[in-house]
Amino acid sequence: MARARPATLKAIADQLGLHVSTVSRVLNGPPEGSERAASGATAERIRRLADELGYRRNPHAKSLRTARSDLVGVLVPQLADLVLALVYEGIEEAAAERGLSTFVMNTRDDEPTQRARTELAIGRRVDGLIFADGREDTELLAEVAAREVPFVLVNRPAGDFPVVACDNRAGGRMVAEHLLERGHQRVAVVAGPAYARTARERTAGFVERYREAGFPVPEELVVHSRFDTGGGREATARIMQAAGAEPPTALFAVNDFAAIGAAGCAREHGLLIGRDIAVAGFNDTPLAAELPVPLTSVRVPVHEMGRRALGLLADLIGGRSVGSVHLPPELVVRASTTGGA
Amino acid sequence: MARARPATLKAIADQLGLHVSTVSRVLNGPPEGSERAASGATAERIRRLADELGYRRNPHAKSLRTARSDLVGVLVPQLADLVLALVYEGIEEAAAERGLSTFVMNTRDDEPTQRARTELAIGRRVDGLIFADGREDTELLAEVAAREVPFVLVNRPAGDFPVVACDNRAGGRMVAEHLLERGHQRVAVVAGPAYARTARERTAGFVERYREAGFPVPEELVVHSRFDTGGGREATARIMQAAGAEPPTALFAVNDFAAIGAAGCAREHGLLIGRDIAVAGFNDTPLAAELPVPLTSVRVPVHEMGRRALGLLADLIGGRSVGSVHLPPELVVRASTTGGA
DNA sequence: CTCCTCTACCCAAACGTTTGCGCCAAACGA
DNA sequence: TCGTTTGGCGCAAACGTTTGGGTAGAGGAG
Repeated sequence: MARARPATLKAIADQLGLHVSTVSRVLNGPPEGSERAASGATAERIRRLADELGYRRNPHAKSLRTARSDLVGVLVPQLADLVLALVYEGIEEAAAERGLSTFVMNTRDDEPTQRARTELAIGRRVDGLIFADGREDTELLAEVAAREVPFVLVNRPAGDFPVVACDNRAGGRMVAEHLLERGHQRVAVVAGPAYARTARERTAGFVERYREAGFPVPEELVVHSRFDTGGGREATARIMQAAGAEPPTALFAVNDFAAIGAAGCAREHGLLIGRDIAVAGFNDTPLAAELPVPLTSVRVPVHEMGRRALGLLADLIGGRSVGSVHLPPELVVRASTTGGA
Repeated sequence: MARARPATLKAIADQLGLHVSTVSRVLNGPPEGSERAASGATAERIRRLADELGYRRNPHAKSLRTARSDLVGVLVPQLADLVLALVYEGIEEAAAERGLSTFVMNTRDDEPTQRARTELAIGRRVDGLIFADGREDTELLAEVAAREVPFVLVNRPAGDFPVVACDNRAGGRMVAEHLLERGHQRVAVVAGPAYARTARERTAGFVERYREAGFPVPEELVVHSRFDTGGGREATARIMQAAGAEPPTALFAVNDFAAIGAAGCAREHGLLIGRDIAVAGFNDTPLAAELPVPLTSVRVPVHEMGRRALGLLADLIGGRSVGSVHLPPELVVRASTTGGA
């Protein structure tokens, strides 16, 4: 029933007639000092016995002693959101390479939950935190900063805290540019939630480019929404109603799921995606390419963003100072904006 | 720079002129013995100071002392797979309710990675493991069992180990039943990977029901595939080729992503989904309902499965013996199998 | 032979808890 | 009045590491 207690340094030391500190230095000590720790022969004996006994250093003892947990907490709105799952995969991969462990928690973009989860992570003595759910409308991050817990943001910027994100404004502009080239002059935006800077910046870039081109997007055709398909659908319904007799010829949704919802709604209005109305999304979810009418979208290097975020955090934990990173997005044109050609 | 050291039991004890053991019993001791630990007044003083100082028990010290980490490791093939993400959300939710922490790792359904991740988790001294990537073709689970590390499986059964899954065979039968009612006699199956029992059981249930009905599914129309859209697409291409002049009138794919790929392939063969050919999936991914032709699928209580899996593991860790749990699936009929009506 | 420098180790404290045991005083029973 | 209980705590060991400081002995320089 009771699992056999794992081998300890002491067990190895006793069996070899050595002191535990010697064994510790050989097995877990820094590689630089390893020659000075013990003679080659002794080191060899230690290593041999260690793996014969299946020695694994006890992380609790290690962390207790060193006050470093090698743990980083990751807060995401929803792991079931593909984008976040991919970001997290990047984080986890990079963490594993550095011998760090990560644990992820859902916050549902809800402040009390964010607070509770942050508290929980700090309670577990994480060395640092990565927030993928930064919000503009809360003091939480400032408070965490005041407590001197190292953290970085990923995907969604907020405040002036270090962040790894894609250049959302540029992405929005790229979509606008593409739609302008295709001749669309009356367009609408499914703009996502107001609290998410990602959504705000994508919208801003898009609207800005259209304004520059001389076709300002009417305010009532820029409507906020949730990030899911239902949100896209509802927002589009509102857009169609606001537009009345002159429906837009193109829709830009600030993420793919909203775009799918938007397309669904447009279809119900009797419009053929890609011919009667162009639809573009954002994030280039793997799904985008697989839809019956493949979706034009902006590819965001989500995996890489996760990796870089962890790198940044590691630097921060290591006491180095860091700046934000902005990765370039890339437009992927598909039939949903060219189907009528 | 250096974070202020968090308050410890000793700090509280000293400040109150008490002994650390007394403080420990009041703050962290079992609720049953709390009256015997200190007088009401003392307990009150302790609690007040504790939260004034923001005391949080040091988990490393606690775990070192008690040899319990309150940690469970979760291995999934791919967190970016929606189904797994939802299962994990259920696990995490249930874990949080019990004061446990979880951490997930991707194994990409690849045995060396599974081994490495398992080793890593055990190295972190988890109290137990949850495998969402059980395979029939490896000894890994048996080895873990031999090491007396408590674990349960979720979603995919394997061997005779305790598992929380849905009744996949029944699910397969339900789809068959539905297609039979709609008059389909020549059908094909996109059967998923051979190593996944989920896929095998869904296929088996489906094929079995068709055999009973007197329309055995020809072997060459049951083809293995990966779980993603590309896999579904390729498998369907092979099916179409094998079927030649008499293409099936219905396709059953053992998961939604494969079904989407299958539908894409069928469409390219000039078939209209729901009218010329029926397509059914499995899992009822949120997406299924949002497709242009909404997908008939089998709803699986994934969140609940995650919750129950954690419950089972907790029992196991607590020394209670446990049995497997099978939750009932539910058929959700949509236009992809009724569009022609 | 003395002094010094390495090499190859050992020593012991500390990290923050938990927990079986023990002790003192007050309350209680007879 | 004299045990005997019991409420309210303190004591100390232990969990497995890390790490700054030793120290004994070998070898070399002078």
